[in-house]
Amino acid sequence: MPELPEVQTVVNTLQLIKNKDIVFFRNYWEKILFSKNYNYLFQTIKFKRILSVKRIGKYIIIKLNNNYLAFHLRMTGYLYATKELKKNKHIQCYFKFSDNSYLVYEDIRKFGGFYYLENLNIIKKKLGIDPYSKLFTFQWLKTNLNCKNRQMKALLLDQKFITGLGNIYVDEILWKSKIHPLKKAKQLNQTNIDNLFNSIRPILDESIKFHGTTIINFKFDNMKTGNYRTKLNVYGRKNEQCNICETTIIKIKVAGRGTYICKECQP
DNA sequence: TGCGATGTTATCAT
DNA sequence: GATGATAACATCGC
Repeated sequence: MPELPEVQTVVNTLQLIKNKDIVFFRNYWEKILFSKNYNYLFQTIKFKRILSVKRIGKYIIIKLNNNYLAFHLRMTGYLYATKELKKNKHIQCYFKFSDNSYLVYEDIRKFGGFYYLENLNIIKKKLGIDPYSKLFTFQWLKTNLNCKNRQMKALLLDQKFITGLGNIYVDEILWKSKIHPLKKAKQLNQTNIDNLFNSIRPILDESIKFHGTTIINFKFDNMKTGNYRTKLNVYGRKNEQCNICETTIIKIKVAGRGTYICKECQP
């Protein structure tokens, strides 16, 4: 579920684990550790202190002294801090702190997990520009769209291009920009690019304000859910009316993903 | 009951 | 490089 606004929401609520000391790590599912260095993890995790919690792309970066935990929630990951460990069959691992509180990772589909790293090179290598980066400008967007002969939907989903967007926000952004998802990047005109640039951050901003979008599973901070769902204009609104022109919204398949569009607004 | 779909990404084939 | 299929897994709805 989690795209940039959801990950940012989780990061915001996890600030309270700063300065806590890890005393114990327990895992229930081997593949939870992407970096596959369990021995090193078990040997060194004890007495690591949490220095900061930040977001890079859709990764939650927890900085420890001399190390990083880089979590990715994939489809159904749920990372939260809690005072008591409640039994749940979807708990994949947890960290216990010296004050007897916990950082717990649940994941229904078990696609998510984390890296235990000495630096963030392998994470950064996977990712393109962040929409909130100072380098993300209209000119950057224009230059990098002009040279790409890819479908807009596939391009915006590509984390190596712009990082943080996923299926929900790409559909919302393309709708607001009045761009058809199958349109090729290099074929966009000035107005298209203008609209696109002026849609991306405002949509993400607004969603972060509402704590992200919960369709089914997204949760943060002890079972809270995101409220941006009520603000969605196309995603999940098949057979409903477009909020601008009242045309019926249809669902098609683009880049292998369910895609919602208004045929009238997105020629 | 069975099948397709679900917010993600890595990998492999073409 | 781009594109498409597949796999990782559990659940839900038609």
